[in-house]
Amino acid sequence: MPVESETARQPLSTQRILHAAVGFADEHGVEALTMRKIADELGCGVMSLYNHVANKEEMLAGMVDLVAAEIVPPAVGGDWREAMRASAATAHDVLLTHHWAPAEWSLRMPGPARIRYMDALLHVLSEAGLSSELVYRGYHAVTMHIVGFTLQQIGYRRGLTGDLEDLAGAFLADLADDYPYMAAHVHAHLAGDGHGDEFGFVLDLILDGLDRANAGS
Amino acid sequence: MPVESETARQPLSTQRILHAAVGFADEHGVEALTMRKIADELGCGVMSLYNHVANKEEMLAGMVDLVAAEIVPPAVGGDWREAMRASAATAHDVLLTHHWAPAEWSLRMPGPARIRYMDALLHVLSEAGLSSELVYRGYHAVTMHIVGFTLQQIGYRRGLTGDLEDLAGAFLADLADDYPYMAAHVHAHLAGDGHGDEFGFVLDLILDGLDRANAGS
DNA sequence: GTCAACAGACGTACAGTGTACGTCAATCCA
DNA sequence: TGGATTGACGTACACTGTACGTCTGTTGAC
Repeated sequence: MPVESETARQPLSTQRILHAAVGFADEHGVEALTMRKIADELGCGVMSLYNHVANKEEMLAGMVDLVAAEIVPPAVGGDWREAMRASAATAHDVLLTHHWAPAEWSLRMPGPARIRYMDALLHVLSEAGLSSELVYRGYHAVTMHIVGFTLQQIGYRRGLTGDLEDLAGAFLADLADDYPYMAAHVHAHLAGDGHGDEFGFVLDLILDGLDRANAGS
Repeated sequence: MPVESETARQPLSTQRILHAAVGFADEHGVEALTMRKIADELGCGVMSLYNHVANKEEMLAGMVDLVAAEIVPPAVGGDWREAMRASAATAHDVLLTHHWAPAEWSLRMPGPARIRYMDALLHVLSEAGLSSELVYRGYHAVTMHIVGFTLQQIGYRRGLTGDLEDLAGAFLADLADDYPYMAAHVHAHLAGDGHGDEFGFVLDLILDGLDRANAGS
């Protein structure tokens, strides 16, 4: 009986592994991600993964690059600030859904998709008429803002698992006297003040600053 | 012989453990940090650590707060922008020397020292005459810049362990044709262009933007 | 001075991790 | 028809965090 091939087990591949791993990290966080768990998810043995992935570190790098590939790069040719804003917004969305990604992003060498994205950002800034120095600095400012701001947002959210009232209430009761400004800030967070695209607000601060610095020189 | 007490083994304490752990992470990175290695460094058994530290996670939180305690908070009363610049510069220095800290920073709830620092930042911004909304947003922008920018710098440095020429050379040879803007950017990095306090440049972009937004409203 | 209570250092043990290595079936090219 | 190659898999090992129990030095009450 050479049969017995139940549903013709589809073969493993780097892409299939990476997709499974990203899905798992989205759901359970990257600290719970284990080679064995990914193997279970794919219905294969652990060591089979190593035929397509050098090691866990490289797999994580591949996962980050898969996320980078989801980001829509900015369009070249039109209003450069609008293009940057639109692309940054998609990056923000993508990094928020893959909430484990920002922490990995900065600590790893960029993969192909991320390099493609970096090149697109630099392309737009270069075509914007900025001085080469401002392109260089503006690129760092914008990318820093995208991942840094998102990272901060995620950290804030993580602190708020469980009952929001309880946690903030206990905090305020304990520390409001000693740290009044901090307490007011927490209050503002809870009240949802200052909302309305905080991400975009800081981005505009940077983009407008670049524009002004360019005009002033 | 009740003697035999070589140099009267000094007792363990949370502070001693935290200092040893920070020193170890500074030297070998936080991914190499192990309870056993810290115990070895302190000349005690592994489980003795758990008399002073609940678990590894809490130890890492304590380490981050020890780093936060090193940062000089901004002075209240004088020129608020100058105060923020000065404090941000010390924060930048501290986070660069403890190169493992920025990645942990955002993902953890703040400890006492960090709360004290946050309160000081908010205090200065509040006294600066900014609207409460701008205090709220400006605080996020500044803190995001401090840890995000440093994180990016550290990631860039890490990619450059080993021969810098080799790595960048290979990269440029492979990708310069497909990604010319990226290649130019790497060239600028290698040439050291655009230096002269990039960190402060972006910070000023933010601070000036806040000032202008406040005046304009 | 004696003894009970306690705090803290330590060893052992266990479940879980990444992955090196060897085996073996299936597939492909001559 | 064969030999070579690929990829899936099991076993094994060093190493992780930490639960649990033990032992020892110190302290406080009488």
